[in-house]
Amino acid sequence: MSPSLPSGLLGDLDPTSDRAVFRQIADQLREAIDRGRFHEGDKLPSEADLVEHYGVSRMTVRNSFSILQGEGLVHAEHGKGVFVRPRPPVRRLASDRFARRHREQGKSAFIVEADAAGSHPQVDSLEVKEEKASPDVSARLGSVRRVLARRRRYLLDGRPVEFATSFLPLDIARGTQIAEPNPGPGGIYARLEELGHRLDHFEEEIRARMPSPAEVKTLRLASGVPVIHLIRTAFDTEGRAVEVCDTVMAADAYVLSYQLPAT
Amino acid sequence: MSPSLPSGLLGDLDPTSDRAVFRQIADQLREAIDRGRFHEGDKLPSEADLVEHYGVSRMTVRNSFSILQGEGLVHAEHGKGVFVRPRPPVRRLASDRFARRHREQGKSAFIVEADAAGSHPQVDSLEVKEEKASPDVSARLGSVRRVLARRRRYLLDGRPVEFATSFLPLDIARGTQIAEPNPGPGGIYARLEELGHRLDHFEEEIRARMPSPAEVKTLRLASGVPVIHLIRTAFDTEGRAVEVCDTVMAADAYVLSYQLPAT
DNA sequence: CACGCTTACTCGTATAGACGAGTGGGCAAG
DNA sequence: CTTGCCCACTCGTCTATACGAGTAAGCGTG
Repeated sequence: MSPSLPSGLLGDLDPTSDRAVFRQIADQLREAIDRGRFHEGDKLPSEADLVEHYGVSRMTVRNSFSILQGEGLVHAEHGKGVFVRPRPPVRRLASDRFARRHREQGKSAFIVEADAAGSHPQVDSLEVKEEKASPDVSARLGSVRRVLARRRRYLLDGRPVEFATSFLPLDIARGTQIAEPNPGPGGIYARLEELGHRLDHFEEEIRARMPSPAEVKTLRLASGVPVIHLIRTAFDTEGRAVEVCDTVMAADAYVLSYQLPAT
Repeated sequence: MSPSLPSGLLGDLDPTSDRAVFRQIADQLREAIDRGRFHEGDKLPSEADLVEHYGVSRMTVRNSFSILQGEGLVHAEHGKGVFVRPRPPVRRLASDRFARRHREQGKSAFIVEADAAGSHPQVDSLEVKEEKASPDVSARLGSVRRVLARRRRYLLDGRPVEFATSFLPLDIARGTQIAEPNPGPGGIYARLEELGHRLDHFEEEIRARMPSPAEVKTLRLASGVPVIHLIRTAFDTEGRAVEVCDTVMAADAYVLSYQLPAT
């Protein structure tokens, strides 16, 4: 016998309301969470508990949970229960993160930053290969047909948070250390500058959307978590686009921060 | 009698697969959409059609639709059908949109920009009042207790796309034109500079998340559409934070664009 | 003590049916 | 022709039931 629900924790239904029952239940759960009656990671009452408490059928309760899941408030674990989704630590990305002074010896910015924050960083799924440029990438790089693609996935404390691909024109990158799995100290931007492409500025485009099924898989996203899609183009002092970096981030793990002159 | 489904449009179920039936159906619909068999705004087969085609119960079909809805791919209209969600025109926000040279005479940046793009802009729900600063706003403005809040909602072609609130310290804004519904030509930034607060730089923080029920309502968001939450702080040349602007945008209506020096 | 089984509880998937409500076309009455 | 009603079709909500499968704790056996 599961302990009956503490009375007063959740209210009753209003049969006169024209708000659907499953919405009312979702409202009450949401409010209880917002008011701190349930904390991050807490287990919500089980489906059976709520069926009994409200006197509705199980599908109605499940329907309520699915609303909250869509809002990213809770997540269900098979065999365990439904839990208030904990907010993971966020990674702040500052707009000056690619400034020359931040290019570290050997380690990537991601590793250095995560170490400093006390988390355990990893990079995996590293893949470097030549391929046909997508129409979008080709347009951004100035009508190149084929590109060097560098793919990698970033994890914090075992959790995947970001999947990124850099695209570079073959005439720049082929045969250089950029085409190696390890691009060397300072990363590919340091190599680009050594190759005579002094970096002038970056352009970043930011979108947010729900993830594709493939993105859900690679980033192990809970339902109700959007992704931030960032496309950065690096320009050298000649005005040439020398790299396009396409990044998909778990939105609950990031805050982007930009500093802009008022000019 | 509804026309039977064109054969070949959707495949069959794989009973040997351990992928759930409703996921298989969602997969097939998603693929059909991706391949362009259904275009933006097209009506998908009705629930009854799919029940017949796949030989499953209606709840199973509805389950499939709810997956696609969560992904923001489709939306249901009561009494009409389920449709492929059209991608609305996006508004590009450039990082220099607050440069002095862009301060127009009289009209707000939003209006000017939208007019130029050929869409019909509106601003409503304008509300200007003094209130208690939230802890977050207070911290950003340097421990002020009360603030002037300017709220407004922006619409493009009748569709709400953004809801923004500016917070200003009372000692700066009280009694000035900033406290009036119409802040005058060039907006509140022009007024701030006239009041001796020459703007030095902005800081913008960007998050993405699923909307709260209140945000769904004010922005009339379809399910499966996240919001972009942008918090901008304006600093004057003395280093003082003179305004915090909290903006919630429908993510499917925006692309943010930043230009960064490589330093 | 250690291992494996049982059992109770959890959510996941699927069925079948009922009624409600929004939409739009067709048809009949005026 | 116009108006208004009806009806067919659509999705929305809710019930009741069944079985499957993951989890964890208890219990008995070796």
